[in-house]
Amino acid sequence: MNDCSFIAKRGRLTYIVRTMKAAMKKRTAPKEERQQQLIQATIRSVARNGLSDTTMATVASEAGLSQGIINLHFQSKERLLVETLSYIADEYRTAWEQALSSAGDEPADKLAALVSVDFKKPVCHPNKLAVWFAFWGETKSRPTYRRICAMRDMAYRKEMVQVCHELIVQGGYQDVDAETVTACLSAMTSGCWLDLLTNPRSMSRLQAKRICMSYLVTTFPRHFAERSDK
Amino acid sequence: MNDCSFIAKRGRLTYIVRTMKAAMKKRTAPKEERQQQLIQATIRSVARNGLSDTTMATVASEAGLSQGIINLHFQSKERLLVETLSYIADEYRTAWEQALSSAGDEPADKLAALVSVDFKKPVCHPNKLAVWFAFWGETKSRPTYRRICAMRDMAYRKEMVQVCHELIVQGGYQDVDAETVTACLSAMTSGCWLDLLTNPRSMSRLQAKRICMSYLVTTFPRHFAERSDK
Amino acid sequence: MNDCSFIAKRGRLTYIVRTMKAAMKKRTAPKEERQQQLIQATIRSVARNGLSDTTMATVASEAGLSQGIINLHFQSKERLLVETLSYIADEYRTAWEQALSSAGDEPADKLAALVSVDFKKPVCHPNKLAVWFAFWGETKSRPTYRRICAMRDMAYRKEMVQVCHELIVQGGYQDVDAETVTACLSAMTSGCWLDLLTNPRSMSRLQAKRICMSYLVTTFPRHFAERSDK
Amino acid sequence: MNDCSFIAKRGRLTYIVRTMKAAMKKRTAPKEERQQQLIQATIRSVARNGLSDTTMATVASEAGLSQGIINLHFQSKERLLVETLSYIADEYRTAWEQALSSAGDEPADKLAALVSVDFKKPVCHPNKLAVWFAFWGETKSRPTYRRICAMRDMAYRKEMVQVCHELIVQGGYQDVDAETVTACLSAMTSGCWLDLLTNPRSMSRLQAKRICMSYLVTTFPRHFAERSDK
DNA sequence: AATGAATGAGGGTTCATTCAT
DNA sequence: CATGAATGAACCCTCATTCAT
Repeated sequence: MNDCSFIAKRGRLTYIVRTMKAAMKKRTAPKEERQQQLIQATIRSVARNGLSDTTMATVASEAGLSQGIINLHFQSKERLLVETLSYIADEYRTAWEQALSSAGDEPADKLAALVSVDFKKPVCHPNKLAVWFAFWGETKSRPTYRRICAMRDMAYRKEMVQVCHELIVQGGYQDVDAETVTACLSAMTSGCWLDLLTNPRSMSRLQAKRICMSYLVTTFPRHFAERSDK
Repeated sequence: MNDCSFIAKRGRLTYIVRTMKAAMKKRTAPKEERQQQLIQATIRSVARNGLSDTTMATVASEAGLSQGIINLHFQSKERLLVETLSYIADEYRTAWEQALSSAGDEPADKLAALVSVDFKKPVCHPNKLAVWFAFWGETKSRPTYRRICAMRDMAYRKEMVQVCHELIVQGGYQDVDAETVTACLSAMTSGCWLDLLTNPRSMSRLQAKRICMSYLVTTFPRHFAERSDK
Repeated sequence: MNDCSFIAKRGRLTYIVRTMKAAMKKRTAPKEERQQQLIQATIRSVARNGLSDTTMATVASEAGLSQGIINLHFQSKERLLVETLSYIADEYRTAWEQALSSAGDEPADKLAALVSVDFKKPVCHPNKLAVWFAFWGETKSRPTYRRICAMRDMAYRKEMVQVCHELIVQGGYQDVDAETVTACLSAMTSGCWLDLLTNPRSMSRLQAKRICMSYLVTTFPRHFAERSDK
Repeated sequence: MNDCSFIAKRGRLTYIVRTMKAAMKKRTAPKEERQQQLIQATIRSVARNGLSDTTMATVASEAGLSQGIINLHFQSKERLLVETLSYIADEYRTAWEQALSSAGDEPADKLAALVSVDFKKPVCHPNKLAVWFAFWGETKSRPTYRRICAMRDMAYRKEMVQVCHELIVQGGYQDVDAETVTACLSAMTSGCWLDLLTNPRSMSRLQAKRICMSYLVTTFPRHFAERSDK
């Protein structure tokens, strides 16, 4: 009986100790966790300082870790940056794939979902936008960056063309071209992102979405006319 | 006495020599010309190497001049960059102002001219796009850059809103909103620029313009329907 | 009660497992053996990478062990290096002492044995030469290294002077000075080592020995004339 | 008259000013001069701190110049080191070539000159020896160093073989082999250098030379017997 | 006893800026 | 005006050492 109480107490103690340790910041962490932590710190640093003022030191300090840690986990600064870009590209892809799969079967709903996800939080966080543009800015001189960006783009567009095509067939929009709509829409998206980045005062995520939706309204009037919501 | 005459002669000689040297290099407004030369070199360097790999050395060598020259004319690297950004912003503004003034009085023509100029050479040269994105990439952490970009944008949009408004009134497009169209159109422009930058293979200036024009066709059908040209 | 027996069993099991693991790696004197292992790894690493590119990591990996192991056994890198130098100095001494003791009583034989051992495998292995020269190279700035080297030298020379003296007396080489011969001979030895190190292609251990023996032939003709062998 | 005194004063002043400037260490110097200065500083630093503790900082401070100067003139530390090794190799070669050319035509004199120069100041300065051994110590892992050392060696030996051959022919030393003598002699030289490096207390340049000369006495008795001098 | 993640001082190198020429 | 040698702060990276496990 007292054994039980002891165990109970012991369990409680263990719990407390574990909590304390966690609070003291684990000195050692699973490899992948540390890498994630550093990628997140990189995103914050790029957003805060810009890519050209992001140094090993700013990232490490943003992560609350020591100088050498990045080379320990990523070998070089360049690899950290590539990994960071890859991370947000993956995140982006995952986001619209999920949005798509939970949008139902109606092509119009799918299209709306695709546009929607571009202006929702995880993907459209100011920091993420800053990172995208930071890398786009170096794209011309860094084939590696370009490749990653291009891949993200291609997958996204391919899907959107598909969805547009379905919608065109279904809705009988004979004189609308799926490729063109996709080009317009994805250009508008990144254009709006630029606005969100440079004029955060006069542009909000909601407004940005409305702008893109307005395009859908004019293009597919019978499917988007009344829905100004969401 | 003869001493004096000698000195006079000597001063004269020095002057002549100096003048000849100057003539061999340039003739007028040396100061501003040099600055222009350096700004052009900066544009090329940013396009070639990226902003973070653009150093005083890369710019100087791109200009075929010596190390210290930039500090001599711009005091600091930061100022050179700001001047460069200002330069392409001014160039951009001048370009659409000219386009507008030679477009005639028809609002539709003016709008077409505005879109057109965004995808014509001086403004839409690959190097210029690279520079724009390079600076946009640093925008979040550099208020100065943001301010310059924002001003360029505002003037352009103000004008476009005006033109759209005229067109709406003239064409009786009651359910079209000038602000929204402007937002769509200018977002599409920068979005297409991004494509030109990152996928130069699969996107051309001509295509980009067509994409934007397609938007005008759907939005103002009675004014842009038949003109797929130019 | 059964709890206790379980714990006992468990303790026993742990012990067995641990013992088995130990047995799979080593059996006795773990401490000294580990140190030896690390010293051997150091020798290989210095030979392969040079002293200035020998790091705790190269040594540990050469030993097939983990990072922290060296500090565990040697406290510091400096101590590892000193122990390594001491080790090859000891090995050297042991080698010629053994050679001497198995050479018989004839001074000429002893002298030949001393020369011989300098060019035989354990002592004259390429790796060992590399290590000697690596440390000699740092000798001027590291009194500790110098001291160890000097001691090795002194003992060796003292013995050789002794042997030479015997030979001079025995052979009646009145105009030969034991000290000088020793100086010549030991200089030639290290000089030949240098050649073995830097021109391994054009110099072999056998040649090196012949060169040194040729000196003995000219110096002590009546004792070394006919023996070109071994 | 007062003019004269003025001129005198002025001359004096000029002199003082020039001296002061020189004392303030010329900010700018001919390229080759700076490189020489840095090579000399490297030699001192390697001698003082050893090769593995010679850093850009120790060299720069030894030269009384700033951190960045070495990369300005040598691009990298590695190149500075190679250049330094090349320098002392060249110096060595020049030294014995000069010694040879001022030694007259007698082979014995030439041989004596060759041995002599190895133990005279510019070449046999403690710092130079330290540098030689520092590089020899890294020879096994650095092909570049090895190549430079090997070339120095080859030229020297080739010459010595030649001289020995002349002497053998001239003196009728039929049973002496030029190659062997050269091998012995040059081994003894570097062996003595090692002694000078590690036991500066018990070995002097003069003694070292005597040791080598003693070898010549035994090998070429009819030419070197009486000359213990120089 | 052994591991290997983490640290942080210090290494080589770059580069904006200064300044004598 | 223009040059380019020189500076030195700050960068990225390495590595001896520590320490929780």
